[in-house]
Amino acid sequence: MAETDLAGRVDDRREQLLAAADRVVRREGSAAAMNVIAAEAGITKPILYRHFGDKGGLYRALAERHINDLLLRLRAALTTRGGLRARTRATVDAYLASIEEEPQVYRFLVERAAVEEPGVRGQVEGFVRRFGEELAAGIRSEPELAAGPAAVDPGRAVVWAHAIAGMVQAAGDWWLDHPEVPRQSVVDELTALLWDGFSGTATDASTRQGLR
Amino acid sequence: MAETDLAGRVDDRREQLLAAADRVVRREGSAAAMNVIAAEAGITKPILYRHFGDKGGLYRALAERHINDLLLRLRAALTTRGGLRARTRATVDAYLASIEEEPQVYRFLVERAAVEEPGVRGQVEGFVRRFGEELAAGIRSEPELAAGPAAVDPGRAVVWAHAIAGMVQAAGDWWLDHPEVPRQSVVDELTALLWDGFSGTATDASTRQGLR
DNA sequence: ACATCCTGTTACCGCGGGTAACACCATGGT
DNA sequence: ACCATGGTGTTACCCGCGGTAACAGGATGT
Repeated sequence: MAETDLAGRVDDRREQLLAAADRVVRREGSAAAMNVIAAEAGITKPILYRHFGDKGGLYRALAERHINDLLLRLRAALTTRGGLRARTRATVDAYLASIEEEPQVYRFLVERAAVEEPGVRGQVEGFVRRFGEELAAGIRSEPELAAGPAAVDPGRAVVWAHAIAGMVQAAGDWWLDHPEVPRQSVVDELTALLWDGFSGTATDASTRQGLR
Repeated sequence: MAETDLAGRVDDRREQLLAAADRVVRREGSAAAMNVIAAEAGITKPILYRHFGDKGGLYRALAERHINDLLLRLRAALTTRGGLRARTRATVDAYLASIEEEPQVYRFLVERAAVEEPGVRGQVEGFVRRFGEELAAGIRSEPELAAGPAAVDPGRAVVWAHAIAGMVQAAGDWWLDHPEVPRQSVVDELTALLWDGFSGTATDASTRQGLR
């Protein structure tokens, strides 16, 4: 009981500090200094360091929270009722909607993922990587892809998953700089590409002169 | 004549400094300090700053050179003789081969692209973005996609281009951490995804129960 | 009363980006 | 011969930021 109280208080504190960091990051971008974050929380640096160890720790905690929020939305979209194509479309749309709602947070995630710890290999687990792992799980448990005699190869699943994660991320990143393009159309193009690939367009368009 | 001499000498100097920076970056990663780069070139900091303005300038110049090398290889692959599928495959392979040969350089490009200037919007022109622009030009001038009655929409072309750029980049990034996977198979998977998309697998695998 | 543990502070270190000020040496015009 | 110009090069410094040491209450339990 006392333990839960204590843990509760500590977690409240962490949450409160993270909230301050979040405000600063939204306001000033991912280059926010620990100084400023501490001031925003009404305290000074050492307290931040006591709670999060170092700047990486704070940023990791903050990123973790936002990534989890995002993954929740993506999971929800991945498991909606409907055919695979509809779920694909819903997932892409959920991703783009998320980054549209909070572009600052998205920027933070992407920029942090690249820098984090340039030396540590295999431990980085950046943002897109997490997204990819999630998709891999989704693909593996996808009835329309994982079942049947020509089931998708496990190796294929993981490569595809990370490829798709990067594809959606890059397209979304580009889209944030081109707000004149409606989200719907980006979603449509991406879904079309994921579903039919080039062959859907190429074979429609030109004569089948020795393709494949 | 005197001008060309002068320009030639200045460019030599720049090249020489960039070469030093390149060595350091390959040796120590993208977190290399200006101090160290200057020492590697046998000089001190202010000279670097005179030539490149600030650290961003140096890194941008260095990235520019490597990006150009990479784009040359990609352009070559994009324009080889053969069907669209073969060229798609060649381009993906060229990209993966490049990052396999010099992963340090690749890391530098990716990490720099994300950090560069977090404040400047629309000017960033990161590495993947450049790759995407290149692909967009390739797609637009692609006879099997751009010609015919169902020619690929210009908007579709640009979205696809950046999507594909991100897809290949992310898959390559993942692959660098999984060297046990042969390059061939990554290329195969990516080409398959780009060419047929899910429908190639899904419709083969499971019954067509209400897809599309 | 005292030990403990949390919260909080001020003041500092070290590193790295960036700059000021100055010194040297070639060129070349008058 | 003289000095302006413009490049190369230096030392020495500033400052911002990540990170830490040391110290000062103020609760709480025994």
